[in-house]
Amino acid sequence: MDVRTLCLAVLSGGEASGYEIRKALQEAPLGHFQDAAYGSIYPALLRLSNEGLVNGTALSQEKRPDKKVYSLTASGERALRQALMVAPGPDKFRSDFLLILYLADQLPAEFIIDIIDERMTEYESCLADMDDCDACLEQPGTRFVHGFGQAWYRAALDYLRENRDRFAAELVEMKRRREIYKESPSTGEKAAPLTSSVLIGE
Amino acid sequence: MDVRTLCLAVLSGGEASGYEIRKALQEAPLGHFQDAAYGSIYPALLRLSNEGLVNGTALSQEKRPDKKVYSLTASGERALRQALMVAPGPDKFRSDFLLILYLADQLPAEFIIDIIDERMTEYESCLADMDDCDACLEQPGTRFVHGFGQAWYRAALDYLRENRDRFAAELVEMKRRREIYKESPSTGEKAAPLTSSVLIGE
DNA sequence: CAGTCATATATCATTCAGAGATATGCTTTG
DNA sequence: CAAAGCATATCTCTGAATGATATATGACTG
Repeated sequence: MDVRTLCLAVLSGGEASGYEIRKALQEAPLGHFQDAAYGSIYPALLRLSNEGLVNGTALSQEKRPDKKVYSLTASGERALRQALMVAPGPDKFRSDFLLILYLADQLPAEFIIDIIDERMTEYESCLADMDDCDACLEQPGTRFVHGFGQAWYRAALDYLRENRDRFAAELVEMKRRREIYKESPSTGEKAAPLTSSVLIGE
Repeated sequence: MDVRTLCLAVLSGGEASGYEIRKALQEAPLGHFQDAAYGSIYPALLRLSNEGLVNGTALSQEKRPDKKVYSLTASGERALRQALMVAPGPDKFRSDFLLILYLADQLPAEFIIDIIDERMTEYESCLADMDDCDACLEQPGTRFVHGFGQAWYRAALDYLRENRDRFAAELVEMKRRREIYKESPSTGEKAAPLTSSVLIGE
């Protein structure tokens, strides 16, 4: 979703400054499936303001830097609804973690186990945080999305827990076999790459 | 992961052209958690070639446009290992689908149900495709990642199946209550926004 | 008392995704 | 049989987005 629509979406929950919009898009629950950087938010708010979709008012604060608080206009609400009423494209999921695991046989087994354990800890604390999120349960929509996230993280954690040990054993076993293969130079050739042509079928 | 490393990762599975790298990053299994566009791949390959991390050889084909086939060099293999041997950052997940559901009470209930049903169908066919992927089971790494993806999609599908009807009922109920609220102008004021200040706590 | 963190806005370089230009052969459809 | 669309193949361009940086202030910490 483009940053302008994201700003409108956050503002539909109440007025906010650019800084607060960024925070809302980083923290739970929105932060789990959307994000935007300052470099996108501030220009987006300026443009939205010029187009009359939001109202911005400067607010001078004591003990804090001044801020510009934006709020949705009627036409902003319409624009938001219009942007949301389109069949959503596929979810985008990017994981360096899975890329590393995918190529695990080219890397030290200890490193692989380490990052799996680390990831399990992260999922655990993430699930713990989600249990505490009361605000997520107020409306049907937030409740549904919250439950979806919990099911999602829970499944990932369970999979890692249930398969970690077997995977580790397989990796060590594979390394061992490769060592043996190297030590018997009967073929006279360099060991064929074990990651043959799985990815690219010619 | 930056596009240059992605190219190296694909090439570690065998030589490939820019077009084939793009395909590998779109199709299963890599496509489920990584992606890159032509606009990034071709410049990346040029730079990798200049740096000596890959070798490119023009290959004129019969019955097809010419292609440039790239293969990893020894220093390219080293660079790949080095790039992968860093603790991976958090996964990035972006979902317009969940954003729409999150703001579901601002949208027509039928639309919401439609996109949920659509998404369930997509997950089903995706899971069916994954069952057929034999190449994914060859090495420990690919097998582990494949199983992870299956668990992930399975959990999402199950959640949608189990909660769809209740969510639909809640949305309709909420709409009904809001209608009643509108029809009794006893307060004399405009209905307070139902999405109060959940997102941004002042 | 220096250093770091949180609040707050804004800009800038780089990077990237998506779309399109270009060319060709194969397959499907009218 | 012809037209249309699809798969192969490379590459460029544009607009959008990220990540880093600049600037300013007060609060907290070692």
